[in-house]
Amino acid sequence: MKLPSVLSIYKALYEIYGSQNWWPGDGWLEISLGAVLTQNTSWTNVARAIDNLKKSELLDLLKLLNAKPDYVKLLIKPVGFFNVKYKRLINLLEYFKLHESNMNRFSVLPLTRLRGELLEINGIGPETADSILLYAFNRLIFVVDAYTRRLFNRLGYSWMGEVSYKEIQNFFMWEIPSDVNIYNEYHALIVVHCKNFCKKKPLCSDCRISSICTFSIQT
DNA sequence: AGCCAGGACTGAG
DNA sequence: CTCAGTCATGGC
Repeated sequence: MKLPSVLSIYKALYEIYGSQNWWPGDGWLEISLGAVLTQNTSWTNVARAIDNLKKSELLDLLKLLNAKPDYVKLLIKPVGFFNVKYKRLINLLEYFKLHESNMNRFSVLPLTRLRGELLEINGIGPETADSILLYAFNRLIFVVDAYTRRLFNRLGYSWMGEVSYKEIQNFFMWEIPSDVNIYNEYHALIVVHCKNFCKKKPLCSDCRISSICTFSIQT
């Protein structure tokens, strides 16, 4: 049986859920902070933390860097892991501070270089780096996450459970047209879909793309 | 009452 | 090099 193509799955999801207009948040700073805070954490908790920072008027590069650590930790407490995440936020902010007078660089420098810089920061892994590049700076890089693996696993791409992040990313970027908007929407659609229908059930019995799921293999 | 969430790092072997 | 353990809160 032939697997549904990566692009046909995108079209099916888009047909059902429509445009998502991600990232939920405004501006490169807020988006980048959210990318770190959401590591292995539900977005509702992240939204609280960001709201706390916003109300305290700390959604600002220098203000956040200069705020008292214990105070910031208190504000981001809802996300869990707040000690390590505080440190990760600071590491990232220090990096941005180095380039604060030339933020345009994030829109023009080669992608591989920027990605390398981000990955050198302690606490910034592949998914967080790519989320920042795609959603904060509109760069052409596809974001892979646990949902992506799980959904495509169930749709028959069983090899995705065993290969590296980069291999999956390369695969998607080969299959999808080089369009930032599509990369943006596709990842968002995968997350939105999986939150609703692809959680614990072995198969998507009541899944809204069940016409596609007829191809799926039990995991 | 557990289990899981839009990961990433560390230390042991 | 791989991989289990760790970080920790809120929702269901």
